[in-house]
Amino acid sequence: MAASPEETARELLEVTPLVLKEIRAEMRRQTSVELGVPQFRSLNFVDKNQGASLLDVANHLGLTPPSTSRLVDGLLARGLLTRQDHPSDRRRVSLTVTAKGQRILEASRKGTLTYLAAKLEGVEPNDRESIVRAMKMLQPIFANNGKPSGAK
Amino acid sequence: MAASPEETARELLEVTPLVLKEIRAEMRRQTSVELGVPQFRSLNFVDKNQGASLLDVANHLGLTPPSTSRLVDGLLARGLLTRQDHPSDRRRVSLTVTAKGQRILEASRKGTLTYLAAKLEGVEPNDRESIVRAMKMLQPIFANNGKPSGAK
DNA sequence: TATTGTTATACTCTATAACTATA
DNA sequence: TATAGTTATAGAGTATAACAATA
Repeated sequence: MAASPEETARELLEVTPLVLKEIRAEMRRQTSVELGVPQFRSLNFVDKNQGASLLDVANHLGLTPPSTSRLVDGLLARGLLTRQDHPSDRRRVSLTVTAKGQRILEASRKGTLTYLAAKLEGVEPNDRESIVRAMKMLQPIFANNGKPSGAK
Repeated sequence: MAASPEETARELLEVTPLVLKEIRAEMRRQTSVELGVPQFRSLNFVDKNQGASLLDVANHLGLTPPSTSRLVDGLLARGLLTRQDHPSDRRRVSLTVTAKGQRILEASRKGTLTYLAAKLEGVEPNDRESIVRAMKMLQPIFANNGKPSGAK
């Protein structure tokens, strides 16, 4: 069977907010951790890209530089990231995840995955595979190509 | 092939935020319309459930009553909703979408769907069908069961 | 001049706590 | 007492505009 782009779009518009709302709620429910989704994503990106610049993070998340600066401020204030001068270009900033940041990131990831996995346990394995395949198709389509979401 | 609950969870956690970010950005980009995602969802719900109470909306969106009250305030202030006394129970409130609200809702929906559909045009029809099926599996799992997302 | 980042400001989204009014 | 809703307050997330520092 086939589906039109419009029908597919309709489904995404209906279902995606439901899923993200659960993810967000579960992250905030982890009271010992308390990472919001964008905080989690920033931390995760810097963890995999040690020494990333602010604009690297902004581009990855699809946020404007000021928004990203604020986001990073919060993570710095909580001791989850450090911000150092970039060795060769003094305009730039070099971000790294602290040991505490890694602990928190891991705890948040594990808690959220456990919660989601529990909700998916009742789904047939084949159907789970379909979900995985669908996500893998969507990922490159919606991954950030460098422009902040409000770009002209 | 089969996928574990954990792997499925990992994919959802990675991809869902990307999709929702695009939806949100596109909605805000419609400068003549300017509905955020929760505003869109509220308006959409009341449109299909004329006379809904505040708690009906809150339960559907998975928000607390104060959050919903604020959200509705904004839509009232912009003339997209009306709030009247419920005929038989004077504690309750009866929400309806105005003509302007319906116009805005329709414009926002159409714009967002068109945008998403364009992004999905390059996907194989069969793959789109897979995405639709995945969304239909996820929907009941993540649909609101009446509790606000931060419930104890 | 162009790039990197921050500050100032403002708005939406969301929660908890405390309250009012009605049932 | 229980239910429906609002107000007060606070914090995260996001944007645009204006700016400073470096290249």
